[in-house]
Amino acid sequence: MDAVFRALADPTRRQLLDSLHARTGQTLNALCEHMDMTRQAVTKHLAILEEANLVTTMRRGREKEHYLNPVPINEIAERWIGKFERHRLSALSNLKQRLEREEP
Amino acid sequence: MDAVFRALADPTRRQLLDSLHARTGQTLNALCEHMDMTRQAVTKHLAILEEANLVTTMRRGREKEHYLNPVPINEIAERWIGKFERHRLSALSNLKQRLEREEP
DNA sequence: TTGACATGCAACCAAATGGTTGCATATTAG
DNA sequence: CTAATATGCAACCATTTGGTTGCATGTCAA
Repeated sequence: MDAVFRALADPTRRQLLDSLHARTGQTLNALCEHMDMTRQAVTKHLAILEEANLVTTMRRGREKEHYLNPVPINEIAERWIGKFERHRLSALSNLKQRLEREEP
Repeated sequence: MDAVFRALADPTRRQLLDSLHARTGQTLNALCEHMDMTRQAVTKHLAILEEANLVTTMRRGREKEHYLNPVPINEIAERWIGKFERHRLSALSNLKQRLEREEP
């Protein structure tokens, strides 16, 4: 889970996920075309996304295809974000009470 | 939005959010007691959480109270994670089709 | 077979990050 | 008032991060 959060922290990597979201199965060179950096830099970002299991790859001959795996994002949504979401309404009412107590 | 993702990337900061989730309005010293680092380090983390608008503060005398703000997390869930969530089922079926095509 | 193409690996570098220590300031309690 | 308490500010440091360049390897096409 930590790897997923860290992977999502970088805008370049989120852009790569977006690109794969638009069209999954893209090759490394295809992904590089939208990016303003060297192929090697993109490779490093993809490695981090793979490490976090957000991207899976498949070698086809001399090309490497990249597929988006949305499962870790979904897990974060359910196990982590959901907790704060469930807390949201009560937090708002607590805030209201606090403000009323603070400024009489 | 980038600030939120970057703020969530660090496990210490997520722990601070957890702590505030359990009990919002904690003072700086109270938050420090659960952490295994100096007060100044915690202050820096809290500043990043404030920057991302995940934590709001209120000065009460010589103390500073920290309140959890779940709104940015909710926005990420809705605007960003939701996109991939909506894509999940179709992605799975695409994967299935691909595997069937790959391994005849 | 050979050259072009797609990717991999490694060394290197600047900047950001996460932490520390030391001291300053402000508020409250006695 | 004064001392203890709560926080703020700044300099400094090691490590990580995000990027580069250079070269190596593997695969396809002519």
